[in-house]
Amino acid sequence: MTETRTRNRRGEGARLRDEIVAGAVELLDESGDQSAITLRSVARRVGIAAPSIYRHFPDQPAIMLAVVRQQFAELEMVLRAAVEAAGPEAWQQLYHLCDAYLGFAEQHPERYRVMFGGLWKPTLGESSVTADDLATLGDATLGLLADTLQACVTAGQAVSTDPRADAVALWLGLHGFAHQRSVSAVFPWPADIAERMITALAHIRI
Amino acid sequence: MTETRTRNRRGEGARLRDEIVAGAVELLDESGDQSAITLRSVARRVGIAAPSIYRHFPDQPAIMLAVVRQQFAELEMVLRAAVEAAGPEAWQQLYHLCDAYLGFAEQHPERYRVMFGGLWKPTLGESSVTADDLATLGDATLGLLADTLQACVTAGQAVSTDPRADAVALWLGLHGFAHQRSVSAVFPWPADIAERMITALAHIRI
DNA sequence: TGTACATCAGTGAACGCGCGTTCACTGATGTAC
DNA sequence: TGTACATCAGTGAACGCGCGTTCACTGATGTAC
Repeated sequence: MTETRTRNRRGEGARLRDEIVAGAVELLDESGDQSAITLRSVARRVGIAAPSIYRHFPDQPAIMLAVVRQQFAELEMVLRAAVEAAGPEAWQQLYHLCDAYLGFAEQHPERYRVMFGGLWKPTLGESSVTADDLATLGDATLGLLADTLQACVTAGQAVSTDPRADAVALWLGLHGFAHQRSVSAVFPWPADIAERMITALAHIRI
Repeated sequence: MTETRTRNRRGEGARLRDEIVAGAVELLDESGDQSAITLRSVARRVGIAAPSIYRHFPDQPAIMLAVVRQQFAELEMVLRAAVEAAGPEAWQQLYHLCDAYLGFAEQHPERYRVMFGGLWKPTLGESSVTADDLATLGDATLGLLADTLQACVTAGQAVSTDPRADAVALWLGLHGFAHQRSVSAVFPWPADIAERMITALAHIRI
């Protein structure tokens, strides 16, 4: 990738932005470590001079934010596809959704850690990234889960006096599993751990 | 803390080791960011020259490992104390234990993130820290939880066909909540979220 | 009791490195006349 | 149709910084004789 690069034509300079984000994700996947995403390392990977990045991002944290945003969009797509690919019953959709969530985290542990690790919070005051940028990131995911669980309750396949709260509890459970697995490969997972957690937290009755 | 420091007497040089770890924890608490713990920043905080650290730690990751080890020991103490302070019923002990776990994470979010964030895995090959050093860190915590849940089952206060697996599921749920709260203050937690998760995952029947 | 000496705790200066960011610039390309 | 020019995409050199680590050292202190 350090090969010769032909510069973008006039008016298409914005393409480089996508290349920068893609390069950052590659570095993350390869190293498993968010600290591998530096402004200079990304520039090297993409094959441009370091200052060229400033045409597209105000500072280094802005690159991280773009990476995380892109990954949340990707996750949302994966989850929507999973719900649509599931059987007609609400409980089937819920299990499919949860499986897809856990699958994403298993396939991309580095990305999952960066998305949910809260790694770049403390720099808030000093960078172009604001608290608002971060606050809403996972909303779509949680919303999808809440809707699907609500459908299960409506269909009489799950019991809940407070589906919204149970959706949060279910997500937190999924997150605990997904996160711990993204961090430690050696943990002694029971084989049915995912189903065990989902059934309990969603109060499935089928 | 940058004041004058009287050097330790002969034979008591090992004291500095504790000061170094304590200084590192202070820096972590104040900054909320593990990257604030550098060899040089710790030396500055403790009031010694940077090279002095090498008498006590082979390299920088070794300081992090010492911090994490100390915090896991601290957590274990807190949890044991909670079980002992609880009422006589097994289910009371379980709720107390879980509350103490969540309380530790809430009071020390930065420490919790460093303990469980898996932040310094990738450096493994290059530092003095080995995989073995990391693998067993949380075992005592999980063991305590498993024993307490088993007691609930034995007492007929929880139902489980596989208490060991349910203990893992319960811990993962607690971890998901503890971790997410350590990362994001703005998340819309339902008020009873902890009890909701514990009751569901431990299959409490009282 | 006095003193030489080994040991121990900690230092000061220096190294090379990669980082984020700035600055003035270059050269291709589309557009207005 | 030809050409001057503004715009755009990207560069090269340089900056100051904090980092981890090395090296040879200093000076206090306990101990052996």
